[in-house]
Amino acid sequence: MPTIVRPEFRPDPALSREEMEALQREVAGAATFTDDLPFDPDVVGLADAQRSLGDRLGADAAVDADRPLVAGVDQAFLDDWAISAVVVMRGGEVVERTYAVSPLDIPYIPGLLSFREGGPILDALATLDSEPDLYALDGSGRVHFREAGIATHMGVMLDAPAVGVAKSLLCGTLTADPDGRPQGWRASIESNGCVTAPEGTVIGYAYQSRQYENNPVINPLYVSPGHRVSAETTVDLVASLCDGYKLPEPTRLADSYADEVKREVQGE
DNA sequence: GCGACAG
DNA sequence: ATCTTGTCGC
Repeated sequence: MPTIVRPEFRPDPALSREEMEALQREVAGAATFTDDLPFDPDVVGLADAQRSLGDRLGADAAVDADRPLVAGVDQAFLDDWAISAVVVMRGGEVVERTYAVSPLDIPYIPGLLSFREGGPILDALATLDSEPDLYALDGSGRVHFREAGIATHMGVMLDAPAVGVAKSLLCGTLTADPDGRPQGWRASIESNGCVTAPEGTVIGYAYQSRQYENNPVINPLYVSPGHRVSAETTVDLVASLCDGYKLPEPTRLADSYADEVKREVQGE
């Protein structure tokens, strides 16, 4: 099971809004937005069996075992309960998946998402056997008013590399219009007046992970560093984790697993 | 005061 | 996030 290296940052719903924001500033202060990965970011993608023959021939057979364990985390909600699912993958294969059902204490407040969902996520991670090398969280990381989105908060608590994958933009300025871009397109997101980072700092990327030739138009993903990873590597990692769908595989599978568990919980 | 706001 | 069927197309 993953070790909580910084338990003092555990989201406490009893804190006042001001105290939550103060804690986020501490979390941001402990975060690292540069590459500090204990693995090769170029080998997180698909398993050998799913790659082209050319790629396989050029690959070192030992590479497979060295691949990082990537954990995708996502949640489904039912009344005041959160169903947090975690799917751990190595290459293109699922290694483990778990979930937890936890009570929700505070409502959703933009900027304070990790205080609503962080505890439930930690509950699910506590049921894990493996120790992921990288976490993909649903939501923002550095693209946050105080540079402490849920990916940063969780990453810092675990002191593990973490990336945030959001479906809409919380704050920051897009350096290009994202509408109708082709698959693979990316553009940086810079900090502006509502983000604590110096104006103009690249705090994330808009990334078009999926696009059809014509309509319907698919919106891009908004990815940002959570902890121990740069904005550039964050997009590269997300790009190699996407496999024909809009979301990274670990996230997509965690998403459907959470829904599956939710249906079971409903029927009881 | 006004606007904007992950899931 | 959630409430929700079928349907058009790669």
